[in-house]
Amino acid sequence: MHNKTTREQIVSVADELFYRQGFEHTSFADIAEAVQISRGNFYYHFKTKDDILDAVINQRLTNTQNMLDQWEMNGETAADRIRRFINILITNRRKIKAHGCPVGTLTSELAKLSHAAKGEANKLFSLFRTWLRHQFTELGCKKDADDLALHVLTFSQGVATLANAFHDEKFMRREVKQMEDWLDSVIANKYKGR
Amino acid sequence: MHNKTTREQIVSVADELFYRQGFEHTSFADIAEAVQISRGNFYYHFKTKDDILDAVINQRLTNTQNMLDQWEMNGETAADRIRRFINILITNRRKIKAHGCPVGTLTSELAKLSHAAKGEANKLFSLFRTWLRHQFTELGCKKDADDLALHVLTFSQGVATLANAFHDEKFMRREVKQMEDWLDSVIANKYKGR
DNA sequence: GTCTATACCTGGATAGAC
DNA sequence: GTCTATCCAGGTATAGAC
Repeated sequence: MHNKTTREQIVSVADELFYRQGFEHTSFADIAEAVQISRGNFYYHFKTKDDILDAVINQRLTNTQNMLDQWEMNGETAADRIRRFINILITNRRKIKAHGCPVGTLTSELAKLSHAAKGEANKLFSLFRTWLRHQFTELGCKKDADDLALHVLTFSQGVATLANAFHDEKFMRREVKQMEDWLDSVIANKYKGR
Repeated sequence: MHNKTTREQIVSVADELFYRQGFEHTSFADIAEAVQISRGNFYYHFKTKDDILDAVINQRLTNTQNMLDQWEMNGETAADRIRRFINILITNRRKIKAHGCPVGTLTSELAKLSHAAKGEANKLFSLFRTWLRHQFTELGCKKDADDLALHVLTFSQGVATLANAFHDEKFMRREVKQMEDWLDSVIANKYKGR
């Protein structure tokens, strides 16, 4: 059961390396070494490097959707689920300090490369945006649910970028705490006709 | 007076291209074409590509410092100066939508490349951080001036990243407005023993 | 499906003429 | 200070044997 196909291994390793080193900076040689296959063998599984990128993005989309679906079924309140999202920053703090946010850094890089797959990568953002909007709607913030969703994403992107620059865990915890307080105030205010 | 030396032209063009295309993705050929010189001519002015990067970062450090010094002398209040910083997002909205924040995207890229110049690029962040801390101290928020400075940077990085992903100007204006309101509340609260 | 060998190109860097 | 010519490493991609 734990035996992945070669193709799956390539995608999984490429996913990790693209995150840690960036897409352009990761060569076939890097991936081949990590998967322990020869360079030539790639082209049986993928025609081009861009095809690998597409596969990586699709895998991330699937995994993210699954995670969000999972959270949806956990019997928590919408507020708890949003808190859970905010706390990804704490859960993944080591990776984020080392490599930033996987979504934000990928879309930024693809934007600079004017890469065709930028739109696909953006769907990762949209996935979170839609899910968060849904949570805020459920919370009763119907009218500006999308604005609030974007606000949460803004916050998490900002924290990830600065955490990566300064490697400061205290900063991360402080900001997350503030964001939780903000969320509480949003919930409190909705009863006063937000 | 408007005649720049070749070296200055190289740095200035490289600065722009590194911002728009990323450091790694920008080749000597790109710069040479823009400056209208031959590739070989580079090496009279710079020994390596990394040397160009250093020069670009130093130029940005100088320009940024000059800008902040300028703001400092304009006879405004500290609150006005912080507002001015926040509003860079509006002033530079077109570039930010197209290419993100020049500081954030450069440090992210250099982090992924494990590039030696990452520390230098981080100084750009530190410049803003120190300056903002100074403004908040002047405002009377002595104790947590640095936290507040980082909070403002976090906000601006988050907005820049999402603006680049979604190309949404309304979103930018909304977030900037919120940040200004937040700043007002910080100023109001400091009298109640912050 | 996986390998080796290799073609081809781009990009950074050097040498030397002018 | 600027040019042309050239070298070399590394990266993507292909061909074809096993």
